[in-house]
Amino acid sequence: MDYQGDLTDILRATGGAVGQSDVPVSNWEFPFDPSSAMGESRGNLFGDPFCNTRDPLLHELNVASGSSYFSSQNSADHMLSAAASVDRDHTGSFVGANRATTSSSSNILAHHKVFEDHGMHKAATPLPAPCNIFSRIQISPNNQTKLPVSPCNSPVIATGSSPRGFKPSAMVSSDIITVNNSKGCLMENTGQVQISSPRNMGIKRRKSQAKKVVCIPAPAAANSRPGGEVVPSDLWAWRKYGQKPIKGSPYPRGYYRCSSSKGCSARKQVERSRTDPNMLVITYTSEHNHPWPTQRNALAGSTRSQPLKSTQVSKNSTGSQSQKAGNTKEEQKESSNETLSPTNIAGGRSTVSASVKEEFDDNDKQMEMEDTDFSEGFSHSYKPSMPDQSDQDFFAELGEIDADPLELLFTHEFNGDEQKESKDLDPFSIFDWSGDTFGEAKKGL
DNA sequence: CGTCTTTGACCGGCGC
DNA sequence: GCGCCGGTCAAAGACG
Repeated sequence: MDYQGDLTDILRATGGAVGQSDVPVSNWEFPFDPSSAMGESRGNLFGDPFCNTRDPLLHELNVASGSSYFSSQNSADHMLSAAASVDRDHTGSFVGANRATTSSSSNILAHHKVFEDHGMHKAATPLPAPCNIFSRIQISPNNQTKLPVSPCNSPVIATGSSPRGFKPSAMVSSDIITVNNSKGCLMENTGQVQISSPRNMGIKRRKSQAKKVVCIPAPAAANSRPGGEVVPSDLWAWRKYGQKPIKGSPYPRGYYRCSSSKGCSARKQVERSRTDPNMLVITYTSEHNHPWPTQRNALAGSTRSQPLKSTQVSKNSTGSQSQKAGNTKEEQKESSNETLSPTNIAGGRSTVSASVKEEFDDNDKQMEMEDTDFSEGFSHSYKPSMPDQSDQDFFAELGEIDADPLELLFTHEFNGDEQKESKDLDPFSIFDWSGDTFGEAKKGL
């Protein structure tokens, strides 16, 4: 398919992604609880089913989860500004605002400068101090709000809920987050995110489903990679089960489901923003009903990306099918991994802006989630492995897992000057996570 | 052997 | 009722 080619190109393309999106957000709540741990606060704040899971991606973005980061004061005004710098700083980004305390935060802070270069700053609206540094987001409960995001590509995460009775598409559209990068580009999330509905489940399923939309710039690093292959991977294993061209968009949408656990219903859709190819829009649906895999993934295919990379060239010249497969695979991998992995976020030469939106078809559900009734669903299941702990603990774990992906990233990035030349295309070898780096880190576990 | 990607077909929702 | 569209299934082939 041609689409693949597009995606691939995009991924490879460097770019600071910038995008603009007009995302109406409704019912945004940012009960900020500085005292609460990052993960916890997230959950509480947004009732984000994913928070508990501590999805790597979310973390990054997040990260803010804390996001919360969106400063509460702003929310009061119906405007939220949040700066989340994904890159190495993602954690740090929140510092100004409501940074959750994390052990890693200190590390991160050191890297702020990264963002400074990004000129962010084309934000149309005045932002709170914290925001100044990173991304800026404006969220208005009503619709049509624009969220200026730091050009830096800092990830911005926003979660919202939509009123009951909204159709998925409607909901989405109503809850829109606009992000624009420093370049002033707006990424439109016109994209209507629709909740995937299994054939059997139909609407019923939709109702209780929560979805999270994440917009991140396509990792520049990935783009810069020579082969465009190495991609950082997140802790979850995703298996692609479909790809469809989307009307109105030149880019196909990929459908992934969690393969870390057989019974896991977590799914995600990855597509490029039709308005800004540099932006990836990832929609998460359902929750993981299992803890993070301690091992990156026992799945055989999880490690394929590496081999493919090396072999891709040869394949391209040879088999049509192989070639096709190779390209797509690469692309797929990248898209999926990029979206989730912190590394990816950091990837864009350092920064990535992302916006995350969580939506509920059913207010009740939302309330349920917000009330911390996590007894159901994966939130609960996660607890054992991801006990509520301070961010520290969390990071500690991450540290083990990722070896501090951030650290790696940072290290690479900042130390990368030297490597830069040699690794022109892959400034951060980190993208090889799927391979050794990641595995090694994991072994520590 | 197990898992992954690819891809055409199928199904259900929605608008006209 | 029909057609469009999006989401998912499942077979085939590939990879480690």
